[in-house]
Amino acid sequence: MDAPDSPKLANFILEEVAKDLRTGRFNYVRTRLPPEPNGYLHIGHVKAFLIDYFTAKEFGGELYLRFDDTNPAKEETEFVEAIKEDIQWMGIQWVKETYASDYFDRLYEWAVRLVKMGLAYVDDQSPEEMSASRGTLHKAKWGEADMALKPGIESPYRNRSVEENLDLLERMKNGEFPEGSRVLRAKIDMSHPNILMRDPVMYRIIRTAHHRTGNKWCIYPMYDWSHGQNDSMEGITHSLCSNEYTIHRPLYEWFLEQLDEFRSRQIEFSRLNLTYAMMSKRKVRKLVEMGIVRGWDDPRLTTLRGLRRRGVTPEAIINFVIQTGETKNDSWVEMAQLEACIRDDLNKRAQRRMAVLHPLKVVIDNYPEGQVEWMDAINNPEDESAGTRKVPFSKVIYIEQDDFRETPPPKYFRLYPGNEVRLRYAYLITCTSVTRDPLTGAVTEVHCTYDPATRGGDAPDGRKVKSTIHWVSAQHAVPTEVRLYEQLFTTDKPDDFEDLDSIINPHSLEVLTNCFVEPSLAEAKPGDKFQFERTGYFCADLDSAPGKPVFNRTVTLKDTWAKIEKSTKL
RNA sequence: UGGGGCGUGGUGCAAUGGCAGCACAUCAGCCUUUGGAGCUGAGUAUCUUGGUUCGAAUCCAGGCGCCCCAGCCA
Repeated sequence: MDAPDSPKLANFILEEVAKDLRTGRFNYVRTRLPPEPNGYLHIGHVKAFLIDYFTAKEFGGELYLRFDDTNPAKEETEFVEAIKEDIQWMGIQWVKETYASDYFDRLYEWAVRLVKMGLAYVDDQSPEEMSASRGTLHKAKWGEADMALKPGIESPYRNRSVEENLDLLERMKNGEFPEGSRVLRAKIDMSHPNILMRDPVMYRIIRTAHHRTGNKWCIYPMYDWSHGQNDSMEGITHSLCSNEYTIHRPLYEWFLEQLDEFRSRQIEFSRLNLTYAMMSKRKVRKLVEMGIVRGWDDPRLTTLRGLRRRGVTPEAIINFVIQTGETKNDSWVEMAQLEACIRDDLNKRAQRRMAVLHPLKVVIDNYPEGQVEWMDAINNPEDESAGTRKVPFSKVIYIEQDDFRETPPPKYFRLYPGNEVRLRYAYLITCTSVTRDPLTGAVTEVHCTYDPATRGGDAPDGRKVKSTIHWVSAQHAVPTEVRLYEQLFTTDKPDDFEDLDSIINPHSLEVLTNCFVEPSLAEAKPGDKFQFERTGYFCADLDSAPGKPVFNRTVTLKDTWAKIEKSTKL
């Protein structure tokens, strides 16, 4: 697999890392990519991963993949494999795969050191008691003492002897106490203005089998007691994370300072917010469980698997991430920007084909019965090396219903009675009459005549036609199913809503079962990407079978006519 | 309001004391055997007030707004 090239990027993280190298704080660069194996990756994670990857790469450094598996109640091996597969698909390469659980023994030793230093203690308070004694964030309410904030209250167990703490911690580890009965806490400052410094929990008792360490452990480290220590143990120089961890940095640094261990540096950046995308793992899970989408790889989802199935390439995603840049600003990137990157990428790589999604039968009255001509068609005007192919033409063809109007609206250039259009790569045809359903009066067939002198689409007399439309020969047409997607949500910020039913776009999936595509598409394999001329980019779905392809619409082409029609109607 | 973070066109990102620029989006035009692609142009921005300076998006001071934190989640 090709690794994405380091693009020419510049951002504040790179500047900080360069500075660290210049000042000698570090003499190499190592970053880590820290997924928690409790769900599938989405495009927001990818942004974070790409930052880790490119930052290391920019300085000739290395990237570790470290699974943050500190909570056995939530994590599973299944997700480990899925995450690795997704990261590999993106082309992100790591030099070493590790797990937070690899360091449980050493981390425990470090905890014992802290206890011996008098900097950690076992607390017997209940979760409720601890919560109540943590103090408050805001100024005390009216009527109460006029103090800046309510400090926390020290635990009655805070001043146990080192010996007692050591004994209790050992017994917590050995499983002598029930889940939730005790924790190990760092002894810092219960009146610290940063609430994370008010004696944070380091270990809690969880009696659940871990996906890697089984039943060996009865205590598991909290994020704050695991992540930074693991960074240090691995010699990670730069621990890049999202802004919400900024407030954790003092604690991150406190632990390493007290332990006098290698000091990794945490740098925060803002995470990606994408309009019309659901980024919350919990809510995506809900969509799957409620059956609103067909699974974690539903093409309407911005999970990596969803995007992949939809037909989006890693390159498009990478370009998108680079385009949107890195800052600490809270920001909302428009979905249109992602779509633009997808079009830009697919325009260069996708071969063109003709496909009729909403078929209308056209009979070319003066074309010889039974005759078939194989027309030359260009595979990709953006890429000469893609070559050409032959497309069969015959007396009866299908065109798009939208490409015919009995009474044309203003500025409509396509087929209508008396008008001449070009059939792409074939002939100029003129509409002469229509056949109707005797009951409904609906047009069932359009009759045309063709000009035999215009084979290939050029008129010898130089006359111009304003429109070129696509078509498929009826006798050669391959029937297919096509799935059209729109935004899954009716709101641009779906994460703000808890009642998912109320924000689902009922038209987010439209299944077309009566489509016809040219014969070269019959054997399309899952993942094959095409541009259906004038319609959009499409990708053969996993559900495709030989001779029976199914296509997902990745993204539409820009539709200028739709815009004109809309504006003239208004 | 205790602590922390962040404020540049509609959106995202640049400009690191010296002509506020790029991409997406929007609008207009050119071109076109995809009403695709491409090309050209237009409109719209430095949160605010004051200060320093020949000169401020940038430095200083005050104000305003938005976001994050009171899990034995990560």
